Amino acid sequence: MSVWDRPEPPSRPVPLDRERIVAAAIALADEGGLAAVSLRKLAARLDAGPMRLYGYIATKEELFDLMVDAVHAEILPEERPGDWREALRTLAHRTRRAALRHEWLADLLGGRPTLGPNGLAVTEATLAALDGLADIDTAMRAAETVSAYFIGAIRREIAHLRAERATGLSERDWQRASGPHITRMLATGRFPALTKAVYDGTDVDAETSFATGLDWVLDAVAARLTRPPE
Amino acid sequence: MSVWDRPEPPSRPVPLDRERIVAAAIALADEGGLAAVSLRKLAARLDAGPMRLYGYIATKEELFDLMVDAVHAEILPEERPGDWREALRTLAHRTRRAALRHEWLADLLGGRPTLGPNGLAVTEATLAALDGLADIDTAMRAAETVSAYFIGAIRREIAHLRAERATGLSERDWQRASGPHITRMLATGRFPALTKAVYDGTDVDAETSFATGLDWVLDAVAARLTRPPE
DNA sequence: AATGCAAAAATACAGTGTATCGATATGAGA
DNA sequence: TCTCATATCGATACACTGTATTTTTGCATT
Repeated sequence: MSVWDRPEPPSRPVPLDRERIVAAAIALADEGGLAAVSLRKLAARLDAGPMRLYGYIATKEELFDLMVDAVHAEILPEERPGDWREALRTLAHRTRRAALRHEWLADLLGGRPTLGPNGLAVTEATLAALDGLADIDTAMRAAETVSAYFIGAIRREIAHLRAERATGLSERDWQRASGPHITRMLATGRFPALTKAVYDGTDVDAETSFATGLDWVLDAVAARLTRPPE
Repeated sequence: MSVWDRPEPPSRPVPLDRERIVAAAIALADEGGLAAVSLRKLAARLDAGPMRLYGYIATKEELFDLMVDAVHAEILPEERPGDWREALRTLAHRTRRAALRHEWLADLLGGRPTLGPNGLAVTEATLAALDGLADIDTAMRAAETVSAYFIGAIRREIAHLRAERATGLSERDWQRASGPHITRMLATGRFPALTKAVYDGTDVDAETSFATGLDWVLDAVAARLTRPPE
């Protein structure tokens, strides 16, 4: 054995911290979905044994929480936008785009309360945007309603997107996308309104549809913000 | 050995079908959450070997789809209610109540397109309620917006409920619920609006909050239904 | 240089979804 | 009624999971 092919010395333990761990976990999830995040694979990426991670995170669920919080840092806009409506719209769209970058986010969104610093900062930004425009209770209701909408909308969109991808790229919405199954179902005549919608509906791109629904919800919120602040 | 303690004869294979399997899976999930649904445990409940299930379902994901579709049968109301608003409200509330009966539903809601017969029937009922009140595209947008709202709202509510349960029953919303962590965070002064909301906000019960947000969204929908049908 | 200690690695365990293969029971044909 | 083919079911197996426990290691201090 020459000096050239001397085996790598056993790599000195790389210093670890939550940030590095979470970043690696996010990378893993981006590549292969949440299911690809196993503590063994994650540790391997960090040149560590699996058990080493337990010095930094207590459980896998906690790791997921940290991942979500890390993405919330991407969601938070750098400068505060003009009016409340713009602020809320921006937050919603940024969340959506984050979910398109990190599809696994859709699996976690709304699944657990977001109590990390960045998650709280997003909530803070939402409530701050509404501050002074209505009493606190109305503001909270508004924040919750808007975020309920975009959590649901994002989950639906990602679910849809995955289904399309799984059945092979299908241009038309999902009639022939989901294969003969759907068409057969519709052919039974038990779903007339749905059938009409599928065949006669214009399919708009996901972003527009998201934005439209969001605008409706924001309109609804606007209608309650007329009351003066307490 | 007397006739009395003769061992049970090897139980003849109980006839199986998807319905029985799904019912057992739902029972299991109701008791211990989605995580408690393993093919081994499920098979054991049905006096069968694990592999036997694969004659009826292709994969565990498919089992989950079937479970969701079965619950959609509970969601579908028996008689069609009066106007569109009542119809949509009823569907939302029935979905919520189903999720309170079957908390695991919150984990699955919106996670995959609902293409089963009962899921389709629910979509059909939604669209049918809007039929004739607007053009198809508006109706679809309305249906999607409303269901996005309640999917998100239900997920948040269940997540919140679980968090409360985990930290021990805490009456006050989540300030001291999440233990010292939250209070410490709020004490940093980095979240003034949030702090005010937590301390000065009235905490309303979950059902009311769900209903209120839903009404806002329904108002927004109503504002778009003025246009005559195509 | 020896010793104590903290940190990391190895091992272990109980469980998972699912592929493969061997036994077995059932129905058909002779 | 007996034999054989076939479909069904169970057992076994595999690669992996999250995590508890035990063993080894390397470093700092005496």
